[in-house]
Amino acid sequence: MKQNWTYLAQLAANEGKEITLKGWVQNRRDSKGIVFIILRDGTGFAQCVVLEETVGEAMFDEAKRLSLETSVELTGTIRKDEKQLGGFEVQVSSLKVITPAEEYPIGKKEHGVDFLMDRRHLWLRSKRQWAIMRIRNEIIFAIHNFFQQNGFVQMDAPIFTGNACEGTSTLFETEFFEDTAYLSQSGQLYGEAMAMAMGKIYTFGPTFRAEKSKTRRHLSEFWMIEPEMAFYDLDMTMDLIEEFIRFVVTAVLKNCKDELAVLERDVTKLETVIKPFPRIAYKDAVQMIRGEKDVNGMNSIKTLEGDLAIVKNKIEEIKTDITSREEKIKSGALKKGEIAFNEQKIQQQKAALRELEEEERNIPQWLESAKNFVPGDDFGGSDETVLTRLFNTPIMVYNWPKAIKAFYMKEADDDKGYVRGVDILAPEGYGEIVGGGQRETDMQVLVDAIHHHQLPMEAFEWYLDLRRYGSVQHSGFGLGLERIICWVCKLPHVREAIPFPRMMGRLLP
RNA sequence: UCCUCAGUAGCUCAGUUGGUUAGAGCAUCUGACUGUUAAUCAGAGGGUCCCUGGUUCAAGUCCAGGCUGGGGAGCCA
Repeated sequence: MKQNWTYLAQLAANEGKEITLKGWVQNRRDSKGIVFIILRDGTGFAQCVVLEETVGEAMFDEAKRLSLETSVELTGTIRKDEKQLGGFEVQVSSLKVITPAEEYPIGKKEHGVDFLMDRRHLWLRSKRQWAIMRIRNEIIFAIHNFFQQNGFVQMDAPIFTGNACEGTSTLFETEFFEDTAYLSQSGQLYGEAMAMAMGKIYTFGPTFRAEKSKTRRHLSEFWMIEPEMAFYDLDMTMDLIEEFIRFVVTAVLKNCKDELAVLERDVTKLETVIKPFPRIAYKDAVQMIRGEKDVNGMNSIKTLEGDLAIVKNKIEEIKTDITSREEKIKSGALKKGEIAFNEQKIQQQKAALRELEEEERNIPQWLESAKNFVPGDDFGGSDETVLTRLFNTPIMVYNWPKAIKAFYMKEADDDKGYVRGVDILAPEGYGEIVGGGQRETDMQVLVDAIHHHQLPMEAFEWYLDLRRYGSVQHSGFGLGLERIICWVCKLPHVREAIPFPRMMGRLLP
């Protein structure tokens, strides 16, 4: 392939040289005789400086009138400049418009979620989305790397499935010739079959859930990775999960420094993954949530009460700040610029206030829910937050009550009524990112479980074959890709973790 | 399904107890400025106040119903 231009990612390697770049005008500022173009080409961003005395009047006028998102080709010399994101800027010697852009709908100021979601195809061009999508790519690559390096075989599970494996309420129904088919909500059972053929496998594919959930953690279509390992027990699986998460996060920390900087992610929070992940039995976790058991001198109830006090203080501080700014504006002693500055601050403070007030309403409910947690119940979103608040690494909660977990989970030999499942909970309120465990191997126990869960036996005949022909101990886990992206990037909502989110009321673009 | 908040200019938002011609910043256009980082400064244009009905001399503002969206619960990765 003959390529006659350079990518912005290669600026450092070409310092001092004259190169040609192709890209889009992300932003433009001008002053007399000088125009600054922020060029984006997908690999990075760079400020390109156009001087009238260098390029001449005609080309300068064209540069001055460039509309946002116009595609351009320009030639210039690379110069070091510590102030820039990549550390370099380009002194432009000539510039050519490829195609001018109409007035670009996404402005430089803040926008509402609905407006941006309607323009997701353009929103993806913005710096923040660029950073997220690059980190998504890095995570996907790291996941494949990890499994490939460890002898796993990638497999694709079917997306059309003929049976609803864990109840029909959360499945999308569709036509499959004369039959009804459901869109896959998990490839696990197929993964188990493949593990009996290949030893260690992992699936990597889309998953569909028809839950009518409207929260920051849910998508109708998301990507899931489901490894399955023959001969593994729960402890080996927990070792593997820990190593896996450490590998993925470390890869992002190493290869996505610019992206994390764009997101203003506090990387020290991610660096803690090098520490061992605490492994907590469900029974102990319940005591921690209820405040009956301290963790490293921290008590869940007291910590939460402390958090509430902090939130209340912050609310008061912000209210005082807003009032004093409003009074300053009313007093008439400020210049126009100062008024604009204060009004902008007030808007920011009000947005912060809305979030804090939401927390102020939530925390007392979390406290109630934590104090009154009934042993045997599944964790709610707030219980996960309460528990993970006591740690600064991901934690693993294992041995869950049998009643709340899927039929294929293996009961613990030394802990009747509890199954060898594990949930990995991410810190900073992100909750469950991985769920897995050891599978039941005994034919009869499995048949009884299928009856007990009132599932259609005929749909599981093929699955029971896996126990008929050389059944072995095996385990696996499932990882929600967008959830881990969310945590690594510290996103407020999963919808930013996938290029084109599909969720209730959102099918376009 | 339930709880809760919101819908005003292209965008983000103000709009006091119901009261004259509905405002600001950004964006757009015109002009100024040779180092800007969401540049700044001066000026101009830009409105179906989500929809329907009601109360009233008078509704962006109050009431009822609906639509759309945000956040949360349940459910889940």
